[in-house]
Amino acid sequence: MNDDLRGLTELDRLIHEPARLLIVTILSTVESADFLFLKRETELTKGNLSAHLSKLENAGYVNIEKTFKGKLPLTVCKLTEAGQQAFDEYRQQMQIFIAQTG
Amino acid sequence: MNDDLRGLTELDRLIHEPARLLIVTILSTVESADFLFLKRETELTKGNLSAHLSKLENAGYVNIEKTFKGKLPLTVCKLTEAGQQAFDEYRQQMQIFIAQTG
DNA sequence: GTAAACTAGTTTGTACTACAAACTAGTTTA
DNA sequence: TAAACTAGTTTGTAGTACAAACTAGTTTAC
Repeated sequence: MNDDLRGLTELDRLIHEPARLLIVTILSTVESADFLFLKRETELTKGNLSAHLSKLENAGYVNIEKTFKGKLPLTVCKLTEAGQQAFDEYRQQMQIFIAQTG
Repeated sequence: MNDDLRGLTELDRLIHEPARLLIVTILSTVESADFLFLKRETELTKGNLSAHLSKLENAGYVNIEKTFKGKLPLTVCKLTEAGQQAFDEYRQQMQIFIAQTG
């Protein structure tokens, strides 16, 4: 078989998960985004979003900084270099998939 | 946000799973394929392949016919109309993702 | 001034899932 | 007739996504 396709089984599952793919895609287009912005954009529940962000943080794909906006907590998320690279790689593999099945 | 991207969270998980995406991709290029052919091509273990095929069968995406090749059992798999359609839809959504993040 | 409602999250519990190992059932070879 | 092989299925385990419940503080209403 086409070896390009077998690469599908090696997709980065951290990025592949739809919710996280959406989060990372959003983060790749902005300098940074706070928790509530991501919640609004993704339409994920708070718990779910929090869990996904933690995973991305543990993987070193996202940097999370906790500060305050006035007196309210504010969580600011940024895609790291590694995160951007993982995302780019994922896109490339998907592009190959699309091209091969065209 | 871009509504096209939010569609990522509605990806057909049955197809999205890398192992099954590979299986379905292979099946979309051939008239039919037997179990061992799929095993060789995907490099999945027998148990894993069997489980994925059952899921695809239950979803109505793949038709599985059990016959014999001489005296040995032979399992022949075919993508159904619904399976082909689900695969096409998945490809389209991924194409949108690629295009939007270009 | 204190109860109720809100902001901004985290932790917990549940149901599902992928995967490999163990098993089934028959066939061929030594 | 035992060992090894073919062609799968079932089972057990570890990991996962998700929502609900919880934490901790802030603002508003009475």
